[in-house]
Amino acid sequence: MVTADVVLFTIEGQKLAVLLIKRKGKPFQGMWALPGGFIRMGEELGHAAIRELKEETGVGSVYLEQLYTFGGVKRDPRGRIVTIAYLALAPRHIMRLNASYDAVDVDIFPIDNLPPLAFDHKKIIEYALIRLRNKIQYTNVAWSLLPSVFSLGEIQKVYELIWGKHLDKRNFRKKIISLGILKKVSAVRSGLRQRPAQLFAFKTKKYTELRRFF
Amino acid sequence: MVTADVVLFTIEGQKLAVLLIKRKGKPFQGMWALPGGFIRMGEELGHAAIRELKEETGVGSVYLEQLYTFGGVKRDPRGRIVTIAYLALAPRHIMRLNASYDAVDVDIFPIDNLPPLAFDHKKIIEYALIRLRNKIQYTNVAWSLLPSVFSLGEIQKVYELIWGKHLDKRNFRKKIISLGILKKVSAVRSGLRQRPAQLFAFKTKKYTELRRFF
DNA sequence: ACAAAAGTGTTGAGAGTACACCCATGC
DNA sequence: GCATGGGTGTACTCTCAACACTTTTGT
Repeated sequence: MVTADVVLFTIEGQKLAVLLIKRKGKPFQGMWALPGGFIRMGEELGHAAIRELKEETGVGSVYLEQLYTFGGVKRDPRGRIVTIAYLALAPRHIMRLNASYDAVDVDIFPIDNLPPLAFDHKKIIEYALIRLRNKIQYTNVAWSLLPSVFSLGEIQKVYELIWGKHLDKRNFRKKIISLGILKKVSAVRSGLRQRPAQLFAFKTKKYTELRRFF
Repeated sequence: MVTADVVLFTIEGQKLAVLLIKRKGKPFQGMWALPGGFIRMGEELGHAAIRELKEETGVGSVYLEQLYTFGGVKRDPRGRIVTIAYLALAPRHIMRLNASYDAVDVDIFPIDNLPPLAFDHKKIIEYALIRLRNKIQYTNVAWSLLPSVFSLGEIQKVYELIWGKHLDKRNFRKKIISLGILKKVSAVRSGLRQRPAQLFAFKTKKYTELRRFF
């Protein structure tokens, strides 16, 4: 028996947050858990992950990568169930939360304030967070958490939330610009009672790895 | 149906090499493949990998890490079989090759001269190689390929074989020593017709990650 | 005028890279 | 004496980290 579970990170309310569902079925009925389910016959592994996400969020194209396979003999009281965990990233505004047939509720929780979780899902989320913190050092995946245009302040905030620490503004800007993966767009963000910010977009949203990123 | 397959790298004949078995059973009978097999009920995933390795090499304690889970619908002609691939490392001299009940032969092949392989095992080996090349940059796993004492020339050779390129001797020595993970042993390697080499051992063989290694 | 985020350069320290010669031994 | 790998230091470049003030807007 093989399942796919997905750790979908997003940014909400100035926090790094994760999507959870409240389980309708047993075991752990009524408890919060990662979205996931059995892989169907003839279904590609990654497709099962996307299918589960789409049921809960309406979103079908997000950044997705295989994280790790958890197969501890005792992780599921029903018996030996192996789960292939996926890491997903999406900007908050494209999601429409909607409890599907296997959930009574869906919500997004900041990672520093998670409810009690079913199975070994807490461990899976911790593992995903480590992967994310490393991955944004040498790839451009953090773009998956941002809208298509954004200010330098906003992208810096994403890094700060993921690493949980403050970064120097001048050094951050120097580095992110020297990478050559951003382009200015002609618009600025104004209307706030502060100096308008130059907006940027990524030259490409294709996944790229870079030698020593941050 | 879930299997575990193992990519065991070692150094043999001044080459980076991988352990393969010649399959006794169908499908791909008589073809070379990675050692592996079905995970038993109630068996931990990593244990299945070690069990398979032990059958073929007699070696039970080697460096082992989960690599990736391959589940392409068409990867096995018998039907949907998901395999959890493992990366293993061991020094050549501790292995005693011995074809077990599911193999008619066992051998070690240099990675630049592999025979045709069953299933998607070529892809799995390529994936493992990428992981290994990255991993030795920021961890001490390369120690798993060396005997317990070795000269600086020998450890440099391991890095060169894995990366497939020559490294500067002085810079390599400076760095590896500055990491502070090696200790001199009192012995030297002599008896060759050349200047005797100071031998070293690792202070610890415990897996450790280091910020920017090489 | 004030609050709030945007924007901008320099300096010092440490790491990385390139590079060439002598040493100890066995045959 | 020669072949073989062992052993050693310096100079340059580049990257990283620390650090503070002015600008533009809305209220």
